Amino acid sequence: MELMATKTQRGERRADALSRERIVEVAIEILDAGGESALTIRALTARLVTGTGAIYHHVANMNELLAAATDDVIVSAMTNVVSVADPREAIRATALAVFDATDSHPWAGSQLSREPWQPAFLQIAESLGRHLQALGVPRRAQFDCGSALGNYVLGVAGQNAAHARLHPHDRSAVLEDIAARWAQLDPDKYPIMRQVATQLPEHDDRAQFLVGIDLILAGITTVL
Amino acid sequence: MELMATKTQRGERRADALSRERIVEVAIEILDAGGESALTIRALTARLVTGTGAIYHHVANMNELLAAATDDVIVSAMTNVVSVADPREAIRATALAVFDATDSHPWAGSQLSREPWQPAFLQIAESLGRHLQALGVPRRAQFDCGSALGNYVLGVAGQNAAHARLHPHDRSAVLEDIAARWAQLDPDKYPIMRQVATQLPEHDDRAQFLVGIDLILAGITTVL
DNA sequence: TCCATTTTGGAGCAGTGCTCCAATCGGTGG
DNA sequence: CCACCGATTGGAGCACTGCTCCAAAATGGA
Repeated sequence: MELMATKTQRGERRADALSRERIVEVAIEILDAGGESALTIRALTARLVTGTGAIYHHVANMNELLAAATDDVIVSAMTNVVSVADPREAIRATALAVFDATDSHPWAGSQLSREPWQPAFLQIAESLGRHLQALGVPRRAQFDCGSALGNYVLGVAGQNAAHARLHPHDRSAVLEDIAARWAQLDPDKYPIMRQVATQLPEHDDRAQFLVGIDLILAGITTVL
Repeated sequence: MELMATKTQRGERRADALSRERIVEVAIEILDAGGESALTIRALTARLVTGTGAIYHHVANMNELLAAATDDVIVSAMTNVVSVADPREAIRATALAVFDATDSHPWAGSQLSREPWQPAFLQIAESLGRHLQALGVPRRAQFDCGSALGNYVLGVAGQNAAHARLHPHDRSAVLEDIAARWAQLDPDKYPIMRQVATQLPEHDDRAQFLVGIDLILAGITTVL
């Protein structure tokens, strides 16, 4: 019986053996299903059937795990970007890849804007910088232009995360919700927000994000 | 003795009586001194000499307290903005006020990008929108332009918070730290980040932030 | 003076990240 | 075949968190 158990156990172990990759994998599943607050070591130990010690043997701490998960998601999103010749189009594509990634994995957006020196952001910044160079931005201005683009992207990524925190699985509900709040503001103090509230429900986050990118690109063109 | 105690206590109570304002006030002190992680209800009960129940009688929960503290800091920063006629200059001034506020109170930057529907952000957005209108941006484009500016500002605010988290009280150390990390990157994978690393130590966050604003403003001008 | 209401302080609960350690496993040298 | 030893595992337990609940005290009006 022990031998059999060992045998079958081995077989199973092979399938879902504990490893850094496996842990990051189910961490992403948990995060996608329940958001940042759902990822606890207890939840991990329950999902993989094990104890806390086993997990901490493969992963230093919660922060590192979150960073690894974010890296995973972002890197895979970036590698799927089809390379185009036009630098402007390449920047749009890169930015959109980040947008889409942080839209379907809002926790990644949160982490991204929280610890921007980690590999995930490096990849993004390097890509943006490369295309800026190709665009002909003078060396002296590359840093400033890259910073502007990067900060904008990070800002929107954080926004996506905030929206998801408000309404975990209903994207359009977020806009309706915010529109309803803004519509009830004091007309004297917030005339513009009230006006914007009427445009909110029928607006497209993703398209607006791209408009912002184009705005910055237009600005960059003026300093060429 | 009881009477005396009551009397003196009354006098003292007047000075540091428990109230929502007083709680928010010391919350800000704690946040400024030790960052977001330092603000715990235990720390509050210790600082004001009281219990947890007393605090929760004035404040709904931790999130609301954080929001109130952020609101306080941002509103006071915004009201100190001197009004200028030129819309561009006004936008710069508003953005700079937010930058400076989230630079000296990084926790506010974090909260700002985390829950952007709260009064603090409304104030910012309304101000930016007003000046965009004054700039002559057509009604149809106001939302998009405001969104671009707002997201950029929120992105930088979050960045300020991240930097402070890395080195709580030494701003220049952050840049040196990040520069050191980037300098050790693989030259083949991250040529641009390595090049940027050399510019990092001698660069000015604040000035670069303004360049970003000007870049977006330049872009907006092209759609006028 | 009495009483209803507001305000207070703190014990206690459920949950968190993480450390620590005894038990077990798996491959290697004798 | 065994004995060993490092790598791996599971979980008890600690220090900490936000928050609830309630008995006590202070306050103010009739």
